[in-house]
Amino acid sequence: MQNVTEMLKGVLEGCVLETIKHDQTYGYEITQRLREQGFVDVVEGTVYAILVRLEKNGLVRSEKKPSEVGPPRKFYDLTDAGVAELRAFWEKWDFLSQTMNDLRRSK
Amino acid sequence: MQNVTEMLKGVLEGCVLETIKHDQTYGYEITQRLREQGFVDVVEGTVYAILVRLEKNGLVRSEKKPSEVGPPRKFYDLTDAGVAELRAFWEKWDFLSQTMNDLRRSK
DNA sequence: TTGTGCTATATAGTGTTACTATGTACTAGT
DNA sequence: ACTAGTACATAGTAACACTATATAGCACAA
Repeated sequence: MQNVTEMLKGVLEGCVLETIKHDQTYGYEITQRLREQGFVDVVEGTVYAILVRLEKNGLVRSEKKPSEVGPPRKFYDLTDAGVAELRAFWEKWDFLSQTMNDLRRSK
Repeated sequence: MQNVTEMLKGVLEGCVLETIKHDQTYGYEITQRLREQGFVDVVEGTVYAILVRLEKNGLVRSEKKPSEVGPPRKFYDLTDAGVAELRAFWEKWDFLSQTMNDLRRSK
């Protein structure tokens, strides 16, 4: 699928939150998972920037743990605010989905 | 529905194309229709900016016609490139929809 | 010991987009 | 004159994903 970049705005952040909700994980792995899911063009730099923003906004908290195969990993969890934000995110997504569907099928 | 602004990026342009595809129309009316559809916060300025961009990129063409209730209207039609772009837009949207759905349901 | 490859985090700078705010102008009714 | 509805236009802003680049740990091979 070519260039969906613009459509990802406001969406990718929610995807990262959803991925963290599944289980405690770290930036590099989040990137891999998103790529497996279908967001094949997502790169580390993009995800790290989102994680910094999420932590700054109090939606996630991090914890550094050593790794046996490379440098230490920063594992992330959702905060209560993060859980609420994720719920709000899916509400917005559902609204958008529904509205787009209506538009497409109208007359 | 509160602030879906970021999610509209890359989406609103497609909505404008779709609206024009339905029938030849002009900026002010496009804005009204989008608001009726559910995009209640969309304002004229946003739509005009998109129309300028679309025309500059050769996706629409315009034609000025007098109005009986105000200043002249600029009516828009899709070009062949615009039709192709709209089709590509819906393909991207379907891909995104599907991928988001998968992500949401994958443990 | 040098090099390559994979793992892992970080960030400065860029381009695209929707939004804000504001201005202009035509018509009709009071 | 004044107001309200219609109609177009654009300079400036904020938010976001992306590009490019840097650093660093580990393992294995040349």
